[in-house]
Amino acid sequence: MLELAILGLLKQQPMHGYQLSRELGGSLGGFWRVSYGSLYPTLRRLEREGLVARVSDGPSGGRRKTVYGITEQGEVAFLELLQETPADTSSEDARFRVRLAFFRYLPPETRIRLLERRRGFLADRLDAIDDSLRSEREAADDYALAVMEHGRTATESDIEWLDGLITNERAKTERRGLERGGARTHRTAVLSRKEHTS
Amino acid sequence: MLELAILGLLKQQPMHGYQLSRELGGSLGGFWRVSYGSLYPTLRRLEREGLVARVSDGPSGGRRKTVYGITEQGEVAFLELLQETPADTSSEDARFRVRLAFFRYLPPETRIRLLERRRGFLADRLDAIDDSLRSEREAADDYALAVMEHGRTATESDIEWLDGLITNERAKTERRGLERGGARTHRTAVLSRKEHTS
DNA sequence: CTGTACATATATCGGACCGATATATGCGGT
DNA sequence: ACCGCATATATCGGTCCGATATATGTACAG
Repeated sequence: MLELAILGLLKQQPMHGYQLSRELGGSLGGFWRVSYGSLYPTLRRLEREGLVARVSDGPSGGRRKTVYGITEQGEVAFLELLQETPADTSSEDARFRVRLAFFRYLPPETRIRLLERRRGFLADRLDAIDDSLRSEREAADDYALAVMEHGRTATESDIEWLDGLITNERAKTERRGLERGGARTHRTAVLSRKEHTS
Repeated sequence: MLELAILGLLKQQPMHGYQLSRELGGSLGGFWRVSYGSLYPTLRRLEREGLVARVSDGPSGGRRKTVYGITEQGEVAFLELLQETPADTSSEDARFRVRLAFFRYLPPETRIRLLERRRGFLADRLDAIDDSLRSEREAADDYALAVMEHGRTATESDIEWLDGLITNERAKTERRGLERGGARTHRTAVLSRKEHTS
């Protein structure tokens, strides 16, 4: 996730570590505050791997400031990271937010594909919550129940939000099609439970 | 967080590791799937620290099954963990869900205090998002903007949900007061930005 | 009865990211 | 001249993760 965020920001313009942390704090402020304990080691690792490169060092005397820029290799890796489904589902929500923030770098079809994959993920979560609600409705106390029910509501409204984004993206694609003179129609199944893995 | 969850579940009844993982998967299913790589080492650590104790081991031959129960010490630690504000703000949302699921073990006043602390946390997040929106409204593209705006909406609706829980809890407290013959009124400030740390 | 697929149960591994903290330098105010 | 704060980089121990290994019980098809 951090790797994706770093490459995405450096793609816009070269920066040093501290600057990266402020940029991230800005756009994802309330949701993800990157730790220096992750940032600087990761930057060095990315340099070692050739995905970023030093653009300028600070002066030999006085305050140092290591500015990094993205490399050709880094650009490739960035686009891969942007599309991949990572193993770590624990911080999947945060990861999706980061991915979405860089969606402008993806072609419309890929955007729709990723939005639908996310929709499938949330649909699965909704089913899992419903299963729990069915089986534990009686046993659970007020607060444990409130947790589940709020989770359900929040997930549902997230799905609706995603549907809006998908509709919007399709509309844009459609318009682009018309402008080119073609009146092609689109048939793309909206994935539901368990289908998004196929 | 895991420590809190384990102690809370063992407080209800003794269990072995695998059983704990299923229980957790049930109530917080879509949001937190505990990893064995955390669970078993943590169980052993808690045993070492005397917060849990083996209730029964499996047979010497055949399949083993190590059932743990909570100790007196563990009960104390549990109530502390339930109320403490941990350093880790990164997974604060998940942590609050876990805490809330065990709210029945706290007295009403403490519940209200924790709900208001959470409210303050979310109010701060909302302010952070608003700051970002103000300063980056122009620069940001559609999707980066959508991330922030959706974050804002979701945070707002979380706050409203919390307000409902707080109102509810106060009403219950009030009723209890009346039943005891006293008609005491409550004056408790709802914390807003930056005040929750004081 | 025998295979065999699946749930149960415990354990270990490397890795990602965290918060706290240390250590400097530059800068605005007093 | 001094202080406090933002800037800038670095390292530490710790939590939790997913993948994987290794068994045992159990249901069920051939």
